[in-house]
Amino acid sequence: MSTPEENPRGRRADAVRNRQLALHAATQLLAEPGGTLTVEAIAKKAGLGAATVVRAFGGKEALLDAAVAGLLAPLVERARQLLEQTAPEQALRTFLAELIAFQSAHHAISRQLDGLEAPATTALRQQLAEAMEEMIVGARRDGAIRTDLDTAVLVTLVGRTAFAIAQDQPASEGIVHAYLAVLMDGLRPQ
Amino acid sequence: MSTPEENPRGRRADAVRNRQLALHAATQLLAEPGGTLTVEAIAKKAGLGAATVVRAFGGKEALLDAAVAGLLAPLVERARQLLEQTAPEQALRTFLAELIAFQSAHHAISRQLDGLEAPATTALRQQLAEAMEEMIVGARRDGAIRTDLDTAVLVTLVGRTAFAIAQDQPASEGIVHAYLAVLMDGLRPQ
DNA sequence: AGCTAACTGAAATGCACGTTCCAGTTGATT
DNA sequence: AATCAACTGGAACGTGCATTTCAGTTAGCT
Repeated sequence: MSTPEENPRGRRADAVRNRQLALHAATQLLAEPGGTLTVEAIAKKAGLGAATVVRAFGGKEALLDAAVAGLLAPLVERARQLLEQTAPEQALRTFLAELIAFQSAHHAISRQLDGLEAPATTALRQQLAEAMEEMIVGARRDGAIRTDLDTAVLVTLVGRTAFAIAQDQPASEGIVHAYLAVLMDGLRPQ
Repeated sequence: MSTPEENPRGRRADAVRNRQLALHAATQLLAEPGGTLTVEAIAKKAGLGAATVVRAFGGKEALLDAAVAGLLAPLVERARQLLEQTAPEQALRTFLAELIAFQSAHHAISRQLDGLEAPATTALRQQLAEAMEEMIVGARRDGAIRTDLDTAVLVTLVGRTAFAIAQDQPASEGIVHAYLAVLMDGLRPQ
């Protein structure tokens, strides 16, 4: 449906189907808190042999990269949508809440992305950072955000702390609300 | 010098010495960014065999627990000192800056503490949380902190975000300064 | 000094993985 | 229907790790 290299040419139909089964299984496991993200677990969930799962992507890393990228892409889309439809400050607040909810639901992601060679994921994270930077720049233009702190630093700050809040399992409404309140108030011109 | 169970009785002198060598080596490795925290690496650094290192503590987990606890204890001490000597709000701000510097210097700790059964460390983290709660409660009493958010939630919020900022490697002065500015301003009554 | 239980560390063991092999199966093409 | 390259998955393999074994060493006691 969306990934571009789904059927690179001359691939047999069963191979394509199995590739998607593996991807789907990996994606599901990313959402499970105690999920064992081993190749074997993924294969079992997909109803395939471990070898097939590995081969479909050329390695475990590539599979996880694809799975995470599949999850991240809609998030980037959403950020851009908010940028178009909403005032920057409100967009930032809304997006942060959704970002935390997302990370909280897929908290296995962070652990996996630690030392991973993941081109697709890295690119998407870059895009996410850029969207957040746009929000911050826009909000600052509206006078909603303090000007005594560097934009790039603020992007890092917001990204990292939002991530940290999502580590709370499950991210309770209380902590998310408190975070957004403290952060947004702290970001305002004093 | 400080750990209570250094020489539990009837232990041979070389065993006691080796135990401390292992602990010291593990502590050093905790501060190295790319440090391989394997038993073998610790043993090599200590100039011992791997078996000796493991046996001295009854397992790798216990060794890491002891090493991390040794690092955390002075931090708890410092928090209490600040509570006695400084006004709560200032104590909180100072302590957070030091906490971030500490975590940044020993960022291997977090990774190790993930799924670790670590009684000593857990107890110290609890004490750290209690000290921070005292700071927050005190600052609130002084009218320096908003009252519309639950104290326990604020402790979690502050702890998690401080931790997140320390993940920046190396934690630049810029981000630490921005974090403290945004956080402390956000915490103030609006 | 001599004795012995405590201690040591190189090597063996066990375990959890990801990856690769290969004999068998299956989709596609004629 | 026949052919065969693509594909499959159970089993073998390689790696990186913590832990245990055991023959040798040493601290501490007499």
